[in-house]
Amino acid sequence: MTPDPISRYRRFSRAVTSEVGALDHSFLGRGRPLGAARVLNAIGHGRTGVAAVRDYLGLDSGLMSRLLRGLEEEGLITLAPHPDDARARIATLTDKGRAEFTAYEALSDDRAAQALARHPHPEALLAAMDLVASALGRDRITFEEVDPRAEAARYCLSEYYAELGRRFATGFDVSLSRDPEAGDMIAPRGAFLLAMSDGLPIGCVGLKGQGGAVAEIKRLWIAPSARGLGLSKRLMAQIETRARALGIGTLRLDTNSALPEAVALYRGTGWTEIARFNDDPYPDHFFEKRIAS
Amino acid sequence: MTPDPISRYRRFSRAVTSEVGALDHSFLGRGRPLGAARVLNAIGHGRTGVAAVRDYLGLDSGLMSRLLRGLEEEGLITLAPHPDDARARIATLTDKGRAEFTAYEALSDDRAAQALARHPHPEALLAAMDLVASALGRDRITFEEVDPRAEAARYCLSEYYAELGRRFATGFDVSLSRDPEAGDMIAPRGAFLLAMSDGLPIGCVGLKGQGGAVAEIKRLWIAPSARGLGLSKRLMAQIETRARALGIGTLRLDTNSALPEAVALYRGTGWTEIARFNDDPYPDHFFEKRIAS
DNA sequence: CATGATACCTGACTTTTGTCAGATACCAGG
DNA sequence: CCTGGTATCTGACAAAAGTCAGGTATCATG
Repeated sequence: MTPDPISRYRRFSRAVTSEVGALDHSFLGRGRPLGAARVLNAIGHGRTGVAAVRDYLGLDSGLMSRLLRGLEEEGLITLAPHPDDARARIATLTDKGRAEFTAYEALSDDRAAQALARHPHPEALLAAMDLVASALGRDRITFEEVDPRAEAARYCLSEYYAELGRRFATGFDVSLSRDPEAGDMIAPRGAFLLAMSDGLPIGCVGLKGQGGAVAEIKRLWIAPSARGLGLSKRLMAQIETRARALGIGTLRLDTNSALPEAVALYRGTGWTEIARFNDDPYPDHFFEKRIAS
Repeated sequence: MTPDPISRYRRFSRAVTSEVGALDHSFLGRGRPLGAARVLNAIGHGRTGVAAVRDYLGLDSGLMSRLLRGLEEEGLITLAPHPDDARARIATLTDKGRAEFTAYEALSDDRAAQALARHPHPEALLAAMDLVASALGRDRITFEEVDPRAEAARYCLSEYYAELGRRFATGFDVSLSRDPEAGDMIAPRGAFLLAMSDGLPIGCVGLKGQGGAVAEIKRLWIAPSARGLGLSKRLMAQIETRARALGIGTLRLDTNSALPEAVALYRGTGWTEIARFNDDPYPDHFFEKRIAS
């Protein structure tokens, strides 16, 4: 009786196909074939290596080569050998190329702004889009090591704090917690990892070290739209690898029973519960894991 | 600090572009160019008129003609003149064509099923997809007059009853309400309209007549994912036009203050409140509108 | 410094898609 | 039956995209 899941998915797929088609079509308006426009955009978005672009767009190397030459002849990009490997080449936008890239970006941005403006509840629409994007983009999630003071990291942290505030009966005040100094979460003492999905941060985790063989996992957070996809396990695996590379043999962490999914995660991935090892007012569970290789 | 709406929209767009691209690519696996596959699918989905397909896919008439001939030569379709207009032609799938169409459908269905199966909360993902599809597909919404006993109509009605049950403090029992006989909502006495978005019903409204110049509007319902898009106004405008065509001069309806958006809609679109005109236990507001042209 | 692997380029295609100016057959209305 | 309009087809192109077998540097390694 009710539309079945497959039909609903496919309705979504049709709606979205026509949206994608319309955007592609609008790209044609700048007098350049779609292939060339796509390459220019990939370069503008920081995919400067020829191989990276080719891989991203799924192009044959011959075609790619010609498209690049076309853009070069138009004066939009310059190609220079990669400093570390003279076989490879990296593309850079010229001023003219940057202007053209910006124009393409404006086309996309306008479309987005219009779609959002026409909707009565943009925030609801965006939340739905985040969820869909996380679900469809799960295979393209990448991990980046960043400075915890960088903007994307600060965004994750502030969402993390806000969530603790909602989850803890007492609320959450960072200043009462043992907030690590940024330097403790930067190599060589520690690390801070972001999970990025199509350019947006959707999760983070910190490794707080003091130079010794023991370090602490802090600030594990997954965006609500990306929960249930196994991302926390992947983030933890990444940070463990990173910790091992930094010469750390034992990891510790503290958490709170108001975060049952976190407690379950640690119990299920080789962590053993240990006695309290700090006097932070918030945590009530403490874990340890040996990771020496 | 937080990712801005445009970035979020564009992340969604990227995620979805690659999904669409992957599906297109999988279509190539059946040894037929994408254009031909798309035409075959459009025909399989009931777009049998050549002009309808051309319009839907945005193809040039020359290209369309050649693609059709290709499919005909492959033995997948037959082309016959339209019975009412021998200039136009209608395409029909042969058995072989139907088999091929089914194979394409299976590719799409499998992809959908896989994406849903990999997600921890398929229902949440689908709800998000419904919302997005309604938002992006609002320009493609069509209206269809159907038998109120047809499956899509029954789906809308059951959702409508379920919603009344949630909204009314007393719950809602259809059998206590003045449930119109199906014949009252079928021409020439009345009508039943569905709003369809990319093949799925997302709203309905009934016109219940007894053959006289007065008829009643019943069962106005909009799917949650499509609310706020002005669809109720469009549905009402459609049913008024239909009523006028059936020779009806005055419309009446009853509603309940537990449905404030409905009451506001009627107040804002030319309806005047009148005295109770039936003894149905649920309604507490009654409206009338003259529509004679 | 030979050797195989790698990153990209070139040339020579084919296929697919898009475009456009007629041509053909048919329809609707006087 | 003429006339203007409509639906589709045809032919002749052109542009875009994709393919593939070499070719040229360059790298990493023993």
